[in-house]
Amino acid sequence: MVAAVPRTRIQEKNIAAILDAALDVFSQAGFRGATLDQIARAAGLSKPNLLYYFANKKAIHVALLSGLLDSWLDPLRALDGAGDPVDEIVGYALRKLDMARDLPRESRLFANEILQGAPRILDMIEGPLRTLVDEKAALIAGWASAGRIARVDPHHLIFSIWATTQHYADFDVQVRGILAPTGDAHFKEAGQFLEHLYRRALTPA
Amino acid sequence: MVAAVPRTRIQEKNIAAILDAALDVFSQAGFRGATLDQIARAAGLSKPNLLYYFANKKAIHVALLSGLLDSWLDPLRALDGAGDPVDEIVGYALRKLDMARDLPRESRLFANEILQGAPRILDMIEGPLRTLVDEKAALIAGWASAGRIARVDPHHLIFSIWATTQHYADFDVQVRGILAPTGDAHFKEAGQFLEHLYRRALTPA
DNA sequence: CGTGATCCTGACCGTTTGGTCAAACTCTTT
DNA sequence: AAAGAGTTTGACCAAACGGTCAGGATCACG
Repeated sequence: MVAAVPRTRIQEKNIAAILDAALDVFSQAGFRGATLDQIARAAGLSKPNLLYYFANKKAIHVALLSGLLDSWLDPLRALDGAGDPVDEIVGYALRKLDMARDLPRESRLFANEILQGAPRILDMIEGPLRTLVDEKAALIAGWASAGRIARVDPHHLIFSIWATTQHYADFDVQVRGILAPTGDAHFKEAGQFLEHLYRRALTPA
Repeated sequence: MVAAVPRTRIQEKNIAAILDAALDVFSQAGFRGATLDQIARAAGLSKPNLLYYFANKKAIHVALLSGLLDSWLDPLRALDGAGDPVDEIVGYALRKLDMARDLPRESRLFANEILQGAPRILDMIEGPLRTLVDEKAALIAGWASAGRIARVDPHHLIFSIWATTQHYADFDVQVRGILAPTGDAHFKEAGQFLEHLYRRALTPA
């Protein structure tokens, strides 16, 4: 009933199973396309039992989204003023690419949510996300005015990194339909391309 | 009943209204999230009347997708061996960005479809789309071996152009949540950034 | 003007879906 | 072992949904 903070072993186990199952189903079908029966079956529970742990479908979705946004932004938080600016940004892109490879469900969950107009996380976008992005954009802008990287719009640089990396998770079907790769082989090529792209574009003239 | 090729003025008008309404609804809610009532209301028709023109929900979706894929790929088809290679590719990216600005519904319709695993256009992806992409990738590869652009993986270059441009349509809500732009102002900045990005990355060393 | 083709509608139907509920089962604690 | 908290289930419900159908309205055309 509470579902926020598990209090018993059974709750802990079942809530984890539900969230994992829901991540599967929501990321494949979107919120509207997912059904409670699907999630319950994937979690190995009956539908009423699932609704014993979460008040309703929306609550599961919200729990997933808010729990995930944090970890999703970790690589951006790690962008630091310490190292070489170009290496920092290239490294960020490559870390995001690793996430697209290793956590495609999470990427697709967010993509679905944003596509539908982000009804459940718009406040997070306009709040914490925007704050973090503005902060890192200022860092990048500083590098640019110091001549340590090329003069580029920091916000659009960040957008382009998000777009190019998440593309490999969100549009996986298309990428595979065109490249017909075996397994994850194409992620290595993608990494080399992105390294070239951002290193070349950012290295000061 | 036929719906493929309109034969009367009324058919022409109503089918156009249905497809336009369906583009609205499908692009906002995805296939599963869209309802026939929504589409019918948006088209100014009753549901049975809508189903007089299209056999079922799927038929509307398919009609939209197959009718759109062609025009969607026009900019890529226009990529030609004639002009300066860097200008050609930069121009392609900017044309795609214009499309993201002017035809966001179409972009989101495809994004939704691909996200759900492209159940209705997978054959088109693995067929005509793949053929076209391979053809243009070969053209770009030729430029690279001739030293007219930097050595980059052509397929991943194309993917990155798709990703960076369609991002502004598909993730519009997020972009606006962070930039809080007035109208389309940010598309100009995005164009300048992308021009820099691809020109720098592709100009031979 | 009449007639056949086309167009449109209200009423209806079966299924799916999110969600409820009372009752039963199980686990922990004393 | 008793009791109470915590867990699970089958049966059920109302709403939403995709789709059907018989009949009526309207249009194009000889």
